[in-house]
Amino acid sequence: MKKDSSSSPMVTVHEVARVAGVSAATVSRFLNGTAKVSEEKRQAIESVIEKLNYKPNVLAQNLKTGSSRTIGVLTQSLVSGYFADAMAGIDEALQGTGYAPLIVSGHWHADEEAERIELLIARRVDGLVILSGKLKDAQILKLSQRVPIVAFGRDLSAPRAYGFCLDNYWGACEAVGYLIDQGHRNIAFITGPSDHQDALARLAGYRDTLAKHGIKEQQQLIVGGDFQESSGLLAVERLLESGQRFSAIFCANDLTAYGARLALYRRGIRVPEDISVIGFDDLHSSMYTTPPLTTVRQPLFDVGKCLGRAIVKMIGHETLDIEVPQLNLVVRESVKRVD
Amino acid sequence: MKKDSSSSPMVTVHEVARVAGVSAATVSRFLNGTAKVSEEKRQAIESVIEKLNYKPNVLAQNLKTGSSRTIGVLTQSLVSGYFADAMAGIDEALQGTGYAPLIVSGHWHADEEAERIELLIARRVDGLVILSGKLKDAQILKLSQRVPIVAFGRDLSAPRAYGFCLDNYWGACEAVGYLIDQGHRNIAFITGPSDHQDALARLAGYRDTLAKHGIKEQQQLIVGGDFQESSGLLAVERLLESGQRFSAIFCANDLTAYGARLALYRRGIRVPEDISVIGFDDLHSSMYTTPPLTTVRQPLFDVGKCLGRAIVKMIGHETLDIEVPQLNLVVRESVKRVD
DNA sequence: TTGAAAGCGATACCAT
DNA sequence: ATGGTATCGCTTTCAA
Repeated sequence: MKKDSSSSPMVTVHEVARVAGVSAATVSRFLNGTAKVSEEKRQAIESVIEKLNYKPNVLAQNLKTGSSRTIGVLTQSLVSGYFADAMAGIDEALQGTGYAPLIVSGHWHADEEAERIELLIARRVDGLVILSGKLKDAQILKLSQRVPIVAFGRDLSAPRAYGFCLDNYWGACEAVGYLIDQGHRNIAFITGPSDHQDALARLAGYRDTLAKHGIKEQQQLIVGGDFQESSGLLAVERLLESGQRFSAIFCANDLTAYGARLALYRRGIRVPEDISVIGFDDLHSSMYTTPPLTTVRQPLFDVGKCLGRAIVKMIGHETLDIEVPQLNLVVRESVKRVD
Repeated sequence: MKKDSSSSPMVTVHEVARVAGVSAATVSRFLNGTAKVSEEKRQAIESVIEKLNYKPNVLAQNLKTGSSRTIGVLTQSLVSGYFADAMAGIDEALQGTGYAPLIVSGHWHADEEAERIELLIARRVDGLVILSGKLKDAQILKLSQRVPIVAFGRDLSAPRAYGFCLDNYWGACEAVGYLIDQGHRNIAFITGPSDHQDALARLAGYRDTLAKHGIKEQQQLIVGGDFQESSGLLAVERLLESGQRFSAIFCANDLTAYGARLALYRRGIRVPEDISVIGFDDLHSSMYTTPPLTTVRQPLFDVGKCLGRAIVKMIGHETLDIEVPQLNLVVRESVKRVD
């Protein structure tokens, strides 16, 4: 093995032990508080550690303990504000626990996710946090035999696999309910990907809320999107071309709303004077769109904190006392009351 | 030591060797291609590995080789679209190299940065990528004695520390030059933090370009900001209250431009009909603001790829053939020609 | 080409 | 309370 190429000559427990006149075991015990060490030796060890500037070799600890003190985090995108919030939450939860996050992205592709997870497991992560994705629950359950898992965007409750969702259905009901409260009757909906659980829940919320208020659903007012801005833009163009009347658009997420808003702008249609727009997610930037976007807030940072804390507890065999964060409607300026 | 708690009984090189009827050394050699292995044994080993589903223990490899095959990445924010792009680039560059990124955030705070870096070094990262931040070049140079470093946002060129900047001065000149081309003479500037290198360069570019075109700089048209949306909003309000005339605003970054745009919107001032706005960065969302933002693009993803490739080469003692990505003006719809 | 054996640096068991 | 020693799983001399 190559010696450390840096300047300091790599001091080990044995070296510390030798200089302090004790055994390596004692040094280790002192370091980990595994057993009592006499005051006398404690001081000796402490001062030698100080003098030699000793730092335990994490790699050796890892091998010996069989743990890397690392949490694998599987996200779906490194550049999405949505996931970024959750990762920040995880990061915060992990601070001071001795665990560091190892982040990989699956890009919404089951095969890639599986591959990245194998990589994470090969690196001996002590736990796994999975943010959404396309893996089957069954796969995750299976994976959880090899490593404890906490997931977001799926309901799981096995010994070593726990997962929760936010109530997207409820959120969509709130959004549409609010629109109806404001006097809207002809409400368009731009959907998310049809294979996306949350997108489906939002669609269902839209439909049910309409029905609940005795408003007949109009097939032409529901147009397909994919959670990206471009699809919102396209959708509005189609909506406009269809000649259907509508006074409000519920967008399956904020990104879609941005695109929709731009399409409206291009046609000289004012928001909210002519048409109201409501989104879902509450990305940071939604506070600064023109007009600021009324939307359903997903507390992703809190979700991340929850997940981070949960995986640490699961690893420590503590009981998970999860309090699932709640969605809530944030009213800004993109919806106008009509009569 | 606890044995692996999962189902599979943890197969080692020795196990493979025993079953294949060879020595552990040979198995290792085969795995790493360190030396020639006879065809016969190669096959035997291969099939045993397959049958036993053997996976090398990375932790043991790490200890033995003294390397964690990990790259530490110090960012300043986990939720910034700006840094996220760079991290995605790094991630892409690292794919297939066997290195995984360990990401930490310094939150623009020198002490925190230093602390996080110590953490990274304690975890025996093989290299470090530093994204901006407030550390002194001297500190980085010193750190580079312990671990090779590649940095963005500073000019460095030591054996084990390389860093580059994008030409923010040039970018600002482009932006202001464009505004002047479009007939603007009274151009306001909302600055970035005064202790931020890039912000200063952009200010200098603004000033020099004005001067170059014989336009007298008006002190009241330069107002302080901090790269956040809220500061753009505030700045515009101050600008408006000052009673100064101006037909365009150059914002030190896109976030600031978002805030500025909202302030204008609130006052019923149209963009670009009444006032033109230009930003800096070209965040993803700038394509979908209303109107889409004209701005100076920072190719952060490419920067990230550059950095990722560079650190890998530096670790492998290869020569770094960096081609620093270029800024460029992207013209959209937030600037109008005036006469 | 191949094998035996010596570590890498820390931890933990077993004595004392 | 403390020390000796085996061990974690792999890589890599050194000999053959």
